[in-house]
Amino acid sequence: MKDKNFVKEITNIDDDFAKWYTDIVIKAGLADYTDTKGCIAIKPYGYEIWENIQKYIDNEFKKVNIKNTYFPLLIPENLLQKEKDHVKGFAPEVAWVTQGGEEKLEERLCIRPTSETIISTMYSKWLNSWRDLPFLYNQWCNVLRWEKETRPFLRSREFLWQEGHTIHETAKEAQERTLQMLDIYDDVVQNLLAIPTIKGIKTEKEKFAGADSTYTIETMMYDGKALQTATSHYFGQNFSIPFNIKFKNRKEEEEYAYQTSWGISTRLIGGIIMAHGDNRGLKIPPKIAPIQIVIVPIAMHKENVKEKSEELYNVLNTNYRTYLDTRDQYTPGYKFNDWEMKGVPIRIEIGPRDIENNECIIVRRDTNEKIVTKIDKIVETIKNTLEDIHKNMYNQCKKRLEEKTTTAYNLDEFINKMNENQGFIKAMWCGSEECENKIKELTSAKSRCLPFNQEKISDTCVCCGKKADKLVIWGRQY
RNA sequence: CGGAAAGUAGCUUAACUUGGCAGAGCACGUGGUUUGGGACCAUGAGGUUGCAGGUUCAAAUCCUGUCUUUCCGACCA
Repeated sequence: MKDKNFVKEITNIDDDFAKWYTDIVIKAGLADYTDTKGCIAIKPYGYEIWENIQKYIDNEFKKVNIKNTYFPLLIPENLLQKEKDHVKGFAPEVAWVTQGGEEKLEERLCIRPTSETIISTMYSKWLNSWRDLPFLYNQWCNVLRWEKETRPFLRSREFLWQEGHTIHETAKEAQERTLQMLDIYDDVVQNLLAIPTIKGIKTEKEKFAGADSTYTIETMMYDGKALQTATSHYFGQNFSIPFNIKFKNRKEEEEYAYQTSWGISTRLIGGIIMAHGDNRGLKIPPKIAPIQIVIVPIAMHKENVKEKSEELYNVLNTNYRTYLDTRDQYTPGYKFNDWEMKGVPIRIEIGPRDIENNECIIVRRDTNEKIVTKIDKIVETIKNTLEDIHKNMYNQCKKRLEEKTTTAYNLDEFINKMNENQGFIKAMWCGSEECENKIKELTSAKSRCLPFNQEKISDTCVCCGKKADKLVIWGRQY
């Protein structure tokens, strides 16, 4: 009897995590495959999650003076060529427009994989004096990267994101901004998505193409693999020199501006699925859930069930995103399973028995716990329960992160632990790219970051045994 | 881009080996009975078997090509 029916619809999470993931995306109604290879259609239920994330972040940006802008989808080829590392990094996955109507173009146009180049060009046009600085601009848009292998939300060719681009008078100011934006992302991931994070800086090998330094928010998914949820880059003058973004400084000299960029994408939705989901389906963190509370009336035609559930709906919907499921063609049992798969944090059951006692039943998606509640106490109970669900979801992930993070002191130990635990490994690193490459070859794990929270767990590199003073978090990644 | 597998109704699939009217379950429409963990009865609709070509009297079935999806690697957010 148990779970038989779930298995029928969703692959077991421990049998085949990848299949489970795509099952959830489709069956929970987040997105669907389209006739355009590698590109998904995001359905209302999925898009609403994105909108809720967007609303929150956009508001956070505005608090720190970021303005929204919009730049072209198409970028002339010569702009892309200006920063060497950048073009090298992105060239393999850029799509080109070569023809307009019947006419072949003299210069190819690239469909933006990211907008540093076109934005830098405009910045160079707009900047004259130190008095103009800083430029603190963001855009919400789509980008295209010609991925070979694609997965909904995690790696689609076209995806939605925001990309912030700032230029500053001094290196210090730009660096501070890079970290300030990273902190905003950290807050979003922890306090909105209920996923614990590791903040850190990428190694030279892993940093963004063209960046001076790349900072990252790393998270761990159900299967122990890493997902980079956000990045923030400090460019120094790497783009401002080739793109000629210069200004007259306070000493009346020409100086190139100091630049940053930072972004999060719809990949976060993939992160939510993989960080929180279980065999019943999706679990959406309360703060971004399109539906926070679903009310399922039982035996709707009886007595005054319909009226009472409508009353309840009206009370709750003023403060929470609430849905009253009056669908007549489904039994309550069907609806319970349906909403659990869709990950709604709280379900309220209300039927004749409850109404008689002036009660209803609150069911938590995270624990499946049923709480009998007096109807006049409902608002307070809901408030506390939603807060508790967020905390509990966060703690569940935190527990996993801690359990699946181990330490290694030599290469054999590293390999064994990576194969056994499928999680993160904390280990000292000498700083050489050869060691990163070797570890990757042997374990397919990469350096996630040098965490801000550095500890000295030994004096020697886990790979080569030479002197090492950097702690690195390693893991396999999405 | 390398390795593997799969495409038949919205979904899961049968028929393919050995060529001969493409069948079922779920989902869906309609009418009714139901409703506290995936209800039931009746009835109805739904197919260019991924696409293109070839072999054949005849192709879902055999052959060739192609596209797509999934999985494992490499690459990336």
